Amino acid sequence: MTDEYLSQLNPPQREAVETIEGPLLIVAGPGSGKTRVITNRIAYLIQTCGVSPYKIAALTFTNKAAKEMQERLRQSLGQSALRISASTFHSFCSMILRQSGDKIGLANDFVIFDDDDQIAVVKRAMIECDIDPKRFSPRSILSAISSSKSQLLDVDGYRTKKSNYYEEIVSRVYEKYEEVLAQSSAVDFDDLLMKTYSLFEFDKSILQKYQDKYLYLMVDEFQDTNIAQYNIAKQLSESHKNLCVVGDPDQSIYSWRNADIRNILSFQTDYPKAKVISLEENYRSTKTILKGAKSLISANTSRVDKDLWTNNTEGTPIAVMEGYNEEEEAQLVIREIGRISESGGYSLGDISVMYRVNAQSRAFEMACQRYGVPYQVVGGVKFYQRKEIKDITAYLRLILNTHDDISLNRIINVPTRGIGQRTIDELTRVAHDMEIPLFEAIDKVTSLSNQEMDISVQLGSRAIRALSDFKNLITLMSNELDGSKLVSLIESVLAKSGLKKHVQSDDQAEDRIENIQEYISSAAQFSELQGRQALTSFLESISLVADIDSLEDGADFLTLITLHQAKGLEFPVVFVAGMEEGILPHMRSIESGDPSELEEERRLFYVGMTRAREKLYLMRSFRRGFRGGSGPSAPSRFLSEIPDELIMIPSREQTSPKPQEKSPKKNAGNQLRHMHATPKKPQKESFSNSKKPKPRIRRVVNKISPPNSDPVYKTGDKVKHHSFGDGIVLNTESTANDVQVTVAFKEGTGVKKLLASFAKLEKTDQ
DNA sequence: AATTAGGCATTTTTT
DNA sequence: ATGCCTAATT
Repeated sequence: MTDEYLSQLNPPQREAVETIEGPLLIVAGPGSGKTRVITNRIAYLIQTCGVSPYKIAALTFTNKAAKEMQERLRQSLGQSALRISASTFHSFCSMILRQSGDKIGLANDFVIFDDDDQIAVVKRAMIECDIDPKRFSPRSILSAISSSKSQLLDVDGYRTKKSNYYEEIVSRVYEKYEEVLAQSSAVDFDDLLMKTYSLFEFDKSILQKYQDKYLYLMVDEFQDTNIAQYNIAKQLSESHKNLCVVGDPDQSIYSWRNADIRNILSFQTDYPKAKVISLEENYRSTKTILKGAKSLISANTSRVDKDLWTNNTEGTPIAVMEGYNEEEEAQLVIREIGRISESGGYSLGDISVMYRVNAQSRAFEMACQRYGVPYQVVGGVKFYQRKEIKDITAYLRLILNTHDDISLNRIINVPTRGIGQRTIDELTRVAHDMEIPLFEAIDKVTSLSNQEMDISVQLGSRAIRALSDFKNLITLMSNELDGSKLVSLIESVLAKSGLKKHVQSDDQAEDRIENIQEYISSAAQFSELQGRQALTSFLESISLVADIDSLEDGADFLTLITLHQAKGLEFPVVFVAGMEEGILPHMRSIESGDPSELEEERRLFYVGMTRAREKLYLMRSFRRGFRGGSGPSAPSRFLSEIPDELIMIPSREQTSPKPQEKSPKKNAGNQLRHMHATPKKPQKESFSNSKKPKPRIRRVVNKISPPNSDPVYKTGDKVKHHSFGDGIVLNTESTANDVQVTVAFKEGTGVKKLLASFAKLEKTDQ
């Protein structure tokens, strides 16, 4: 049976699978069966070479990729696949630091600060250094710090390397920044990597422990790793050298996040004996699409040419379509979707719209809503970045760790409780003078007199009272931490803090409440753990998930996604929107004047093109909205880098009668009817003249109920979901035109809230 | 002293 | 169109 899966591989794939000892670089072109090679290689290690699954670690870029790998392995290997460590670098490092971080003075219940928190820390550090946040942008200082950390350059290292005035400023902020993090017992994303690296350097016995644990190491998307990640991989494999990295330099699209393409070169110089295997047969795309992509990418000068080829059919030409503005661009896409799903048998789940910037999703979302096309937006305004979610999270962090000044600052007056800026400033000053966290300062200020503190405090009695109430509130909540379940803790925090009322009175209450419910149901997954443990794990999980992780495949939605997030995915039909100068390539890369930035844009487009299996559409619009106004938009230079003979430009008459057509709904309605996509309520124009604008939400799925075919679910029913598997109904809740069912699934999926009309749950009696 | 309302600049991509 | 800062308001 070993032979069976080996015989399904082409010769280089097979060689990659069978090369298990020593350093190995797999250069995997798009669609070349990379995932297949990785999973087969692991299966080979376990089944043929008798390696224990415990000894294998696979590091991927996203949680989704990790999960997918585990799922595939489970299919070929059974339950033992769960013993393989498959995770992202960040969560892998987080695990190590929680286990052994105390050796370098890190509390094991550290919190992970996200982007917003980091900005807050930078601002605070700047103020403490007497640097005006208006003179230097906190964002750019943060990116300097982050870039430094990604290269394993700590404060001292940076200080000695700094060479100009700006870097002097950064170096001062960097130092304070680290102090604030340490005081808050928090780490940022880059720390997860850098601290793991220094832990290994600092204590070789710990490193050895992990080297012995992970005898076989694999790194996916190697072209997108940064220096820190590469060095950790090197450390871990130092003793056995069983390091297999998989990547494609042409798909390197994260240099702005300090990914360093030089890692691929370094790998070959660091391991001169490394075997290099290229996977060049593409199993995904038509000849036309592949030819177009190859021709495009060959315009990059700094690259090594590959010889990609495919046995697939010629396929249809690449369609280039132009709309008058972004609305029409979206309309064209929707109509084309209607056309091909009717004549080509494609369903919505086969189709994706990809764009450069999240803002572009708007026009498509509106078009989908108008024509009743169910869709999912990946990313956008990120779920865990929404205000209500960040607020409740800040409360939770604070009760777990009262040293967390950043979280305290966020919620000390949310909802408003009479603690204004002046009070906060004074409190900050006291905390700073006494060198204590803000929360402790509140305690001092409210319980001691000025003489007792030998520091004078300028606060009125009203402020003192408000602070005292706040302190009691947080203390009260902290006391619940150990006794109660995570879900009830969160509910209690919502109630006691007044956040619940606050949110309910918001003008977007409905959606915010829905978001909080989703938040609570994701917390329910941690119900086996106790008190602090549960909260720590929950907080960690929400810091490390990306939105891409929530992408449902299998479901029949149109997928709207950024080109960056689309990496690693594939769809039979792909629309790349916004093929214009300034969008793709992005303005910034043009203005920077750095040719390598333009090359990265080209790679990004290359990634987009190569996601398509059968049909590729390149969309552009003649005018594009820009900061309120709108202006003409020139076609992307990338369009001219695709040979004309591969391109077809459909005549406008076929697709769109008139740009200003007032009632396109009817036409499209007819075209789309068979998609089970009846428009949501008679909502039609409401998005344009309602005073309550529809909020942007992460995954907007049109709630369309198929007529009276809903089975009735009740608590305790056993059900089956096509992708989540078996589960038990915990609760049902009727909404306006649907029923929301809360189901606890087995096998790690946890508790989900689903809409009855969409989930297609099957009842499994007994 | 806190809140709120209106004015100003602002948006790349994300673990 | 959204968020942050300043100025008017209670």
